[in-house]
Amino acid sequence: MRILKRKIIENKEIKEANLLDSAFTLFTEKGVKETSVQDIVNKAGVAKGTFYLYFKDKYEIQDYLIIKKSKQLFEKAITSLKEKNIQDYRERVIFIIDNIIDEFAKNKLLLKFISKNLSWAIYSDKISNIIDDSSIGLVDLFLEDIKNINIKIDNPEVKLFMIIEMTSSTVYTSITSNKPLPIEKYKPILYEEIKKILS
Amino acid sequence: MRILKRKIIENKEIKEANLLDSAFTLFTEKGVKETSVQDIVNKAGVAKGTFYLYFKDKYEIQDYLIIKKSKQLFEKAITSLKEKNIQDYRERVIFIIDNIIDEFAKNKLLLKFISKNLSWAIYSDKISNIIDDSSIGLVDLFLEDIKNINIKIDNPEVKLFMIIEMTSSTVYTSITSNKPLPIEKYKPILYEEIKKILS
Amino acid sequence: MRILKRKIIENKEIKEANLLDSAFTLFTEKGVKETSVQDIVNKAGVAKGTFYLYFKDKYEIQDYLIIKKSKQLFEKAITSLKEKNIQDYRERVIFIIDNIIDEFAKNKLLLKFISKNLSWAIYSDKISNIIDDSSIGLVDLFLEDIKNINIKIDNPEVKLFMIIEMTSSTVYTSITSNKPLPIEKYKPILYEEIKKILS
Amino acid sequence: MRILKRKIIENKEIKEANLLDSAFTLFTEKGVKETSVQDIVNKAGVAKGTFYLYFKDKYEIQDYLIIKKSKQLFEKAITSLKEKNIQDYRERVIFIIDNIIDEFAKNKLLLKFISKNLSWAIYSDKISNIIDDSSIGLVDLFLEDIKNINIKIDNPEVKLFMIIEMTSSTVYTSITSNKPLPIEKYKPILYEEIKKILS
DNA sequence: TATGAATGAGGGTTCATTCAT
DNA sequence: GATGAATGAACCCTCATTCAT
Repeated sequence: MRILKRKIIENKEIKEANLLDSAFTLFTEKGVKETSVQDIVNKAGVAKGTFYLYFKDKYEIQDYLIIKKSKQLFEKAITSLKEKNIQDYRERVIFIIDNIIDEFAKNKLLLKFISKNLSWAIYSDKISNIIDDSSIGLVDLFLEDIKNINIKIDNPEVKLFMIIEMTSSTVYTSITSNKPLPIEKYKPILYEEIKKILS
Repeated sequence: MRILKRKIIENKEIKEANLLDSAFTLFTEKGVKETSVQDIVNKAGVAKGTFYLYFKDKYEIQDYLIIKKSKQLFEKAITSLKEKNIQDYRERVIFIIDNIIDEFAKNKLLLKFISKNLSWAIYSDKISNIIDDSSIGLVDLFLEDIKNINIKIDNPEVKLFMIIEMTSSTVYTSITSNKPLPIEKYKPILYEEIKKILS
Repeated sequence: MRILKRKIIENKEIKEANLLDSAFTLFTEKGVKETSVQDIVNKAGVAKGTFYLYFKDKYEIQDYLIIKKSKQLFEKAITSLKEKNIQDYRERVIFIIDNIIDEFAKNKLLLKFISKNLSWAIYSDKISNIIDDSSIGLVDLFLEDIKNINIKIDNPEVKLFMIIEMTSSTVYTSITSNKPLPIEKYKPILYEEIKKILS
Repeated sequence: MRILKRKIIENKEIKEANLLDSAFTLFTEKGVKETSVQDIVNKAGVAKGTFYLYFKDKYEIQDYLIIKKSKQLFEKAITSLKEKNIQDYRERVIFIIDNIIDEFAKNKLLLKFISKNLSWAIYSDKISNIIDDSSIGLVDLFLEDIKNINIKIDNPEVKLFMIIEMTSSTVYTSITSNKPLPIEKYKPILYEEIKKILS
């Protein structure tokens, strides 16, 4: 009996994951507005009504996905960071940002889907509700770094927020339209300014 | 005859202005997506078909409005600047930004409508097509300022772009949700960083 | 469960028949062009969107109806033919035509709706797709008749086509405007010519 | 003064001819339904309102054109006939029909525009109202031929009507879709039947 | 749970026609 | 006569959401 229930629960999770995957593929391929609920359920192989058993509407699934994908990006970057042995806290921040920019440069569809909402994803209150989360994010990592050094930085959280906003909006334009500079030329300028902010 | 024609042309301009005003009011009150062409023409007191004599679709009127309103903001700020006698080029940039932020703080609906598209409005190629423009913008003003001083700045255009992006995205969050700080507390920190970038 | 499903399917068929009936009534009463999809769904008592679950557009329902009604006409005539004992293949063709002409004379709205498309309905490739059909049509009946007699006719199919076209276009004018003669006076002349063609 | 008035009248005629030419070109290029009044006036280089000074609506101009073009076809064929010296009245009818079929085969757009309305154009009461006409048509020519020979034909007008209807509907299908036979193979069969009808 | 038929408001757009100029 | 801006009904169609099964 308990096994049957577990199966049902697993089945539910599979269906939900299925819907999320389908939605993500379609959102990045054709855009959120251009993707209908019908498209999503077709791809997922479930009935239209089923969608509404799992999500309130199309935008709930979008929010969920933005947060999930953003988190994955940071997690991957932080994992890479731990393999290196970078001491300087500024270099550590830049390493993570560089890592994520490279990911975006490789996957422009992901960039288009997330970028404009990156900081929202990081700071959203929804994050805890939606995703069962135990991993450390960029913000916590940075604040801990700051605590561990002697240099005093005013308003470290605000500074980090500024860095994230500036980075995500300018990098978006740089990657998608090479303006004001192509990403590889823009990077050194960006990192220079980040260092200034963190000094 | 010529007078009659003039009347017709004036009439057309009045109607166009009417549609733009109505659209702007509705866009800021309920959002672009939630506003239908029907809503706009109802408010403007014209027939639905008339809308399509002036604009291709809802999004053309949106673009037009974003650019127009952005331009007005900068013009007002630049006019104010000219009344003061600020010499330092960094202070001049900050004066303009401060001016615009205050405007946004007073008019949050305008902020919501424009902010996310501010840099697009500034750099859009559409600007010249849509709006008959003879006035100077922030970019030109800044570049001229730079030319007139001896200090050499690397990539001034890129720096300005970074400032605009960082400002508009962080200020948006600050004004609409007081995060990471309320706008009055955030301002000095922001201006400090802008000065660093311009040094 | 199976019974429930059957109910749904029956329900669907009722709704489709409902839409077809409503469309047919409106098409014959006011004409196809003057009938809107809105009119059809109003009469059928379903929502607009429902229409598009069953038909691609107004013209698909029109095609469907023309073929369906034409087929019914021929079927009825052929059924009558079988009750008689007419041996001569020419008389058999004329019997069917006469039968259909009488039907048209009684129902001028049907005539207006179908007549101009009668041969299209007979020869259309769509016939097999749209209507699940096992009954024999005029063409097959005639060709079989021809096979069963010794007299050799050149190009029997072409001759039949000529008869159908000549009949439907002249009968249309005769019934709707009594030109060049009222239908009862025209019939003998027409049948005389048909016999000549078939000899 | 009188000269000025004539100029105005000529101007009107030029404008009307202009509208007719434009409409005919568009009707045959894209079809009547697909041609808007706007299209016609654009091509004619006049204002939309001007159209309604000359024609009640799009369908009046269509009727006018069908009749005009049909008349031209018959006139041309009859002129050709007069250059030959064909004595047999049946051959004379067939000569004219052959002439017109060839014209249609060369100009399929014209065929599509006229064919379905050929007999309407011949017998329409509108003909005298719309077109100032002094020339002889097929009907009159044929009836005169009949009078001049000794052989008695029953209902000659009816027979001619049948020939025209049968010809125009079958030829249309033959030329546009090679069914039931390509036009060159179909012609001899058709002419054989016409001869039978006229005997 | 899961289904998918049904809904119906709303989308953008076209266009014949009118009428003030 | 000539204009063309304005009208607004009608067009077809989409789609998020509901609900009986």
